[in-house]
Amino acid sequence: MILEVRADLAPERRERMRNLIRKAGVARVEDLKSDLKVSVATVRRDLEALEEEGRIRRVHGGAVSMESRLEEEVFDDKANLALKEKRLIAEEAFKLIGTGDSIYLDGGSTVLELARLLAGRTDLTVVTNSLRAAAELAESGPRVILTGGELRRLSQTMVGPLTRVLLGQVRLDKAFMGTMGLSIDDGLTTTDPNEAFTKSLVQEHARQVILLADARKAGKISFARVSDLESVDILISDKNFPAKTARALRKRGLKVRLA
Amino acid sequence: MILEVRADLAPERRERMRNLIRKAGVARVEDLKSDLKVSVATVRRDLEALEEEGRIRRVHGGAVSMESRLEEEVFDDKANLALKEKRLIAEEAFKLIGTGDSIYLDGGSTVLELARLLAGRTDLTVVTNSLRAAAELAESGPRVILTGGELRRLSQTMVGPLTRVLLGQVRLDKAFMGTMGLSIDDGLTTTDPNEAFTKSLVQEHARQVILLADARKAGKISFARVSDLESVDILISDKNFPAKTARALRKRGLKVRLA
DNA sequence: TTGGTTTTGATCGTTTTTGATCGTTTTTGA
DNA sequence: TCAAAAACGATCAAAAACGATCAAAACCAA
Repeated sequence: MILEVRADLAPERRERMRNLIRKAGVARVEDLKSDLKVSVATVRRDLEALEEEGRIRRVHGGAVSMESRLEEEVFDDKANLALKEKRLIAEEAFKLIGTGDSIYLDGGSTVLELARLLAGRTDLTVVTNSLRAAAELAESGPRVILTGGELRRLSQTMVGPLTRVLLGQVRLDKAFMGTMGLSIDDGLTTTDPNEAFTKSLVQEHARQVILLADARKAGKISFARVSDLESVDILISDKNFPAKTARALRKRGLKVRLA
Repeated sequence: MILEVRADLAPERRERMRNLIRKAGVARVEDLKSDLKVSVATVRRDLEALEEEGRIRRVHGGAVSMESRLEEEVFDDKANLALKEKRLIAEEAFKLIGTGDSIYLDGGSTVLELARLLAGRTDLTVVTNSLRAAAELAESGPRVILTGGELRRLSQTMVGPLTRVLLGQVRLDKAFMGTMGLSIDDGLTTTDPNEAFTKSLVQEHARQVILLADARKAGKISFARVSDLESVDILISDKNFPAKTARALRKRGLKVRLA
């Protein structure tokens, strides 16, 4: 029997296996076999060990991770709806960030795309109320400060009056905000009053407020009012944004950029 | 037998070995052999010595560093082997929770097991600084309030002075705490000073402090001091907990339960 | 130098890990 | 519902790693 030179230590290999399963959520035995370059027998033994540790759960054909990830974007249609536009908007927003900036990341899928771009920026301080954004930066990257507050399940954000106290303690150079609705007459609106309260609080604190909103948000009005349009400094949207609305916004002093 | 001129003294070689393992995180015996130009027997003897010093942990085929990953459970499968005990401890702790209680969940894998049991309890309010506990309860279950603060990557918890403000605003019936070390003389200790600060703050605020610690933690002393043993009301551990230590704790007024 | 101690490397029987085989169980799809 | 296919677990043999032991080499003090 010819055994190959062992490439790595058993704990090291299990760690890699663990990460593979955690990142993908699930993994098949055959995939792990070829990824880790070991036999199925070894994969099974490792899976057994990881299950014993409670990190995964074995299922026929492979294993699923027990280490819950905050983000389940895969099944989230809303996030994928205008993904391309959101990426472009995020990239445009990224350009505004300077070295050493202290920035705020709001909840919402567009801002989440921006968070993904920040994984390598160790020079920044990121304040956020979004668990998903935090999860995105949890491995490495900028200094992350979470606002605290009550967890709102739908948006996976921390909201409410408890947030206020912490926000008073930090400096925010730039706040990158999302929104549900953007209307000339009604300003920024969102679904939940607590969420709205937190957003408005942030906008008061930040030196510069940058709104990331794809074109579909234009003209929409949601339930809870966040703020006037005047409290926004820069709006970043995509090419589909209605020109008429853009003009009206510029007239009110907002800078509008269409990525 | 021909031995080469010894290139370096034994302590110097061990120092180099230590650094090699620390830098890579892991190292194979064969690699160390060729790197240090000594026989495998010597490598093994050195590894044995370094393990005795607690700097590394030997595994089949090589060794894993214990230094940069400071005894935390990142690479440490041995610590997580106690999953069964942790589950039992968590179940015991679960019994202490009354209807409508407002409880605090600390970081750490044992407390995380408790969090998993709370998914159905919509009557509770859970305050936590642990992102993993929050993720566990993110789908459904109790009202969740996060403390906020700076994200500590290794433990995935929010720590530091910013936490203080929010803790002052909530009532905590019971705080379920984890720990790295539990010693009669040195009390509760953990690796990170910020983490220790947050823990002690919580313990001051909570009406009742319940410590969840598997037997492994008994007698261990870590870097940063959290509090005296006296600030703990109830300790829940497993059957392997040293009887002598349990007696000493009871003498000091703690209730000790072994699941 | 010399004699004694410590350190090192080689040898060898034992243990651990790994991969292949094979009968059994589970899943899939007609 | 039944049969083929896939996945599984148990078992065994090969290979690598291990620990104990012993002798040679290096070291050290007189």
